[in-house]
Amino acid sequence: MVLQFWQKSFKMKPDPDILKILKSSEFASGLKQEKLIDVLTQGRHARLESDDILFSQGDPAVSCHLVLKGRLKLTKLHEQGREAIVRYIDPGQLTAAIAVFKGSEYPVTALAVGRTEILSWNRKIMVHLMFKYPELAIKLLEVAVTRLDEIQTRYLELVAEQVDQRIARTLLRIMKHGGIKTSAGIEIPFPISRQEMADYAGTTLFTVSRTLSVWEKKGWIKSGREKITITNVHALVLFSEIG
Amino acid sequence: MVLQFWQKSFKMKPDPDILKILKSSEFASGLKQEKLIDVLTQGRHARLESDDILFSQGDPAVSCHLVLKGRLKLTKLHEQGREAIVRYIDPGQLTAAIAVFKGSEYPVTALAVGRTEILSWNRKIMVHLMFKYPELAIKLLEVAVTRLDEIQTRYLELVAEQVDQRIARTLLRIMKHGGIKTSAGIEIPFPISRQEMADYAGTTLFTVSRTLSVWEKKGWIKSGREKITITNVHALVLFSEIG
DNA sequence: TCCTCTGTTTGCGCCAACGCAAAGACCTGT
DNA sequence: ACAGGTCTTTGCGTTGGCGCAAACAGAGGA
Repeated sequence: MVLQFWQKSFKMKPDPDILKILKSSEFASGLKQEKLIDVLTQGRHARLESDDILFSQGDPAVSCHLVLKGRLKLTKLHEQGREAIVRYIDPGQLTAAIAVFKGSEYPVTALAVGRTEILSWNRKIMVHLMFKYPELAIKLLEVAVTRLDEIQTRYLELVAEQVDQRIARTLLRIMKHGGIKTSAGIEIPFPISRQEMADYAGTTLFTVSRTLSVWEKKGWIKSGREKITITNVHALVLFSEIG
Repeated sequence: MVLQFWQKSFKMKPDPDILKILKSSEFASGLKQEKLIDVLTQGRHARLESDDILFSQGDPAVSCHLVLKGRLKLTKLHEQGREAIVRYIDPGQLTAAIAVFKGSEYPVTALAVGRTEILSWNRKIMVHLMFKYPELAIKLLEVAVTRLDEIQTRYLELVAEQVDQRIARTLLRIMKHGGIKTSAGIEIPFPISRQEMADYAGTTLFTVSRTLSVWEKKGWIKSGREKITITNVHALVLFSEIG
């Protein structure tokens, strides 16, 4: 059924991965097939190269976006230089719901991690669709509330936990988002630097490096240049919870 | 017009303060009068004494709430003891939109600061209303997105700024929420302890105390037991921005 | 008025985490 | 194979902010 959307929309062979993503995404669930297709058909498809910037913090927020393939990294910049990674947006996930509201600005910057495909709706279309299908608005609300819960949890972690515990959580989060199982353990399939880990965990590149070194000696992980494989998930999980 | 709701709903003399709040609230704006009244009429009115707990972190989320009078303090507890103040909910503001989604739990605890009046809707009613008035769902989405932006900003501050700068921001935030102008400066009209300030700023009672002492010597504030008056807003604002 | 309870201040010691610098590892293009 | 760039590691010194303890100060009740 979603196939219909694909054919109508792109007039090319559907990518089976994307079809699967769409069907199981946070976005699609709760919308009846025909409605979903209507919604999807009105989105604009786009491809991004790695490191392309989809939108920048402070830009007028005009469109919200659904990731079909690849990944978006959302970062927020502080005047005093420091940058924080707010979250990654994985395939099937939606971002920038703020674009629905007139006069708003993107509060973060979105950058493609690897080649990325997205579907975008501008405000007018999205508002129209939400009036047509209230369940769509409710779905967006659900997404926003989920994001809210996540960041509140991380806020609390930042306040309550030690760096190494937070680094463990960060690593596990990245793993959950995109990790793939290999014979050696669970591997992060996209390049991630110490600096990025630091920006995600709210610490510095040095501290991350030191911490990962220790874990490598303990045999919990194997790491190289912008590459991490978790070899003892259990130990890491335990550590992330108990500290 | 909102008066109609009041009379129908409570069969008593409307509180002019509450009427004013309702009309100018984030919640009411964007809803046509008749629709607003319909929505309000279906809420359940309740009064809370100071320190009453409206809901607790982990409880099944059954209702969302609009504050009419008083204030709610939302806190989130970490297993390892520490507590963070997530935000205050002021008159006219809505909270716990999460209750709209089946099977979810409150991610925070809500406690009344002073005598507080609220209007509550359970899930079934709220979902029904959102289908009836899609603009209501969109309004809730706007609220959620606003909250999201706020906490992301505070998250970044926590990562990027020094304690005293964060304490300044905290003080200013509390001031903006409920501060009242007096001859001596702007006063926080509800009791707030050093511990609470610390939980809000993500630090400890001691650090807050030391910092406030310094500012008092500088003449920026005057403070007593659970009481703060800001006498030099400008200096504080500057400090909160530059550090 | 005094006593108690709860919140606040301040001195002191400490350490987790930062910041810098310099060396090392790895990757890419020529 | 080498050069130049980028990312990572590690040692070392520094320090912001924490934690404890003890003294202090209002506020309310008996």
